[in-house]
Amino acid sequence: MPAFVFHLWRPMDANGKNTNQGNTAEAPQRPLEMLIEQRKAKLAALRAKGIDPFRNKFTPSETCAAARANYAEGRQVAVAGRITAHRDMGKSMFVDIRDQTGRIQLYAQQNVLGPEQFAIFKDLDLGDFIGAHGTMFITKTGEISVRVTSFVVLAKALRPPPAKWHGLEDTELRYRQRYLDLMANPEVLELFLKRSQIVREIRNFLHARGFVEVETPVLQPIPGGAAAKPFVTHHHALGCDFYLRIALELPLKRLLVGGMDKVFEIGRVFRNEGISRKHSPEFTMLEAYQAYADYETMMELVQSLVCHVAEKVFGTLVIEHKDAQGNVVKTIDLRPPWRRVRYKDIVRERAGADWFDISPAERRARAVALGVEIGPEYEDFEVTQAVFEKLIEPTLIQPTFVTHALKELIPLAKTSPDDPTTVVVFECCINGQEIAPDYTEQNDPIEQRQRLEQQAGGERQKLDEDFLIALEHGMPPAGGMGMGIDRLCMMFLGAESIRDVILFPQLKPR
RNA sequence: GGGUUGGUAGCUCAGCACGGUAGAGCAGCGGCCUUUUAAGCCGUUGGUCCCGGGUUCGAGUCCCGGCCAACCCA
Repeated sequence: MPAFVFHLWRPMDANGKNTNQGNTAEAPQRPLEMLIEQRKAKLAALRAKGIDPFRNKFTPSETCAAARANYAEGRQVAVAGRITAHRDMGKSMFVDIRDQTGRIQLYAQQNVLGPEQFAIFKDLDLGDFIGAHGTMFITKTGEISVRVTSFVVLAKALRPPPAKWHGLEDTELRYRQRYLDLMANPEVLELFLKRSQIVREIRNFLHARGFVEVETPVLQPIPGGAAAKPFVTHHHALGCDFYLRIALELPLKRLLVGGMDKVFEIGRVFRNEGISRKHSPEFTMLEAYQAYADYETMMELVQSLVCHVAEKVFGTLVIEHKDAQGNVVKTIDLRPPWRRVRYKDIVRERAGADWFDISPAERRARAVALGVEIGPEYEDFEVTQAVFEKLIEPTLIQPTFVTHALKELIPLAKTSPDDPTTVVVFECCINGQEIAPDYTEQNDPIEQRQRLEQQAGGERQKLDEDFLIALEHGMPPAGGMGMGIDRLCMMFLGAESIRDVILFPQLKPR
């Protein structure tokens, strides 16, 4: 948006006494500024009449939606909202106002309000907030309406809102000025209200199961719990650098050591990596840990949690995604039990029954033949993982637990007793995305130290010594689960891009 | 990081292949209209055509460079 508005306004506008009709000597040059100037003149005109255009308070008797839902002929109501449309009929006028719950039509008449008040009403602009008292009636076209008997201006809008019919479509403006998106596109507001409900139901579910919710530090001296590039920041008073957390895991495990047996956190994590349709540099994670449980328990937890949210928020376990025309383009059936399949088995299904019997060189060649790009530096397990990520994960639309991943992929999990090349983990895929990697947590401090040292390579200072000392004090066996809340929301809400479920997605600064 | 597409009025978009005075609808402003709802009718204001170079008598349009975004790929 243009940043050119700063140099114009003279003190004469600020005190509101000068109500000249627009032909100011130094009229603004730009059209947007002219629109703003017109609105400022209206604001000054209100003040000249002794009306405060920025009222402190108005007490509606109910929301717009409630007023419509509880219609009764002649019932007195007080409603408030933003003006989103107006239809001027001369000596009467219709306006639509909208609050968070919806819209309602107001009907103002000169012979009811009197000429003076009616003139003020007619001078209201799209985007202004008003509160109105009146009585309910139904117009002859069948619309529930409020016949205004009195009204107050609650806030004057100095800038014009986006077009009422087309809404705001420019994706860049929608992300950079989300408030405009929310006011112009009711379905966007609806989506974010749903997201809020999803998070609330996640909390309700976990609280009902006896989990304790905690908050752990975002600023960490050593980022751990995942393999990802961190953001660095600096603390001036302490004179040291901190990293923004890349996972919630390590502090939560310390709490298991300390005696919190069921614990979870919902929080923002930060990964300094590429941005895409599925990746945001900051995103919201849920992690939950349960002592004396294993990955089987966590599988049940994930399945029950997602089903709980589906039923509470959407009233169904069958989620449909629709296109702009309202046609169902994707159906996700969450009805349990969800499919379970071993990682190696699902790879064999797609890449050949002999996949794990052939040589690493042959695997590499076959992956390329299947159309998967393989970097020259890829380890053997990464070749297999590339096949999984490119060819299998995107096809897992229906909820699927992929269990027993290759050991090299997940250093913080326990080795499977029946196949030492794999670990006791599952990855929950829905909607073609991994939404929850979960496992039986490693609680052997000696093995954990070896794995972490291996992962850290030669860089000694990256080892989270305090975490390892905590484990040496003894951590109960535990199941752990992490869930990407943004991706879960994409699945529920049919969003194609993670930016569409994040209120203020990061864009390059203007 | 690479490719593709896009950036024109406050909003939504034409105009560009083939260079010749910058357009529409909505919003705004003025007028008419006391049950409209994308209200209607009459009139009207409004532009750094993303930025910077180049070609040309002349560039929104052609060429080069840059910025921002979306999508695809890495």
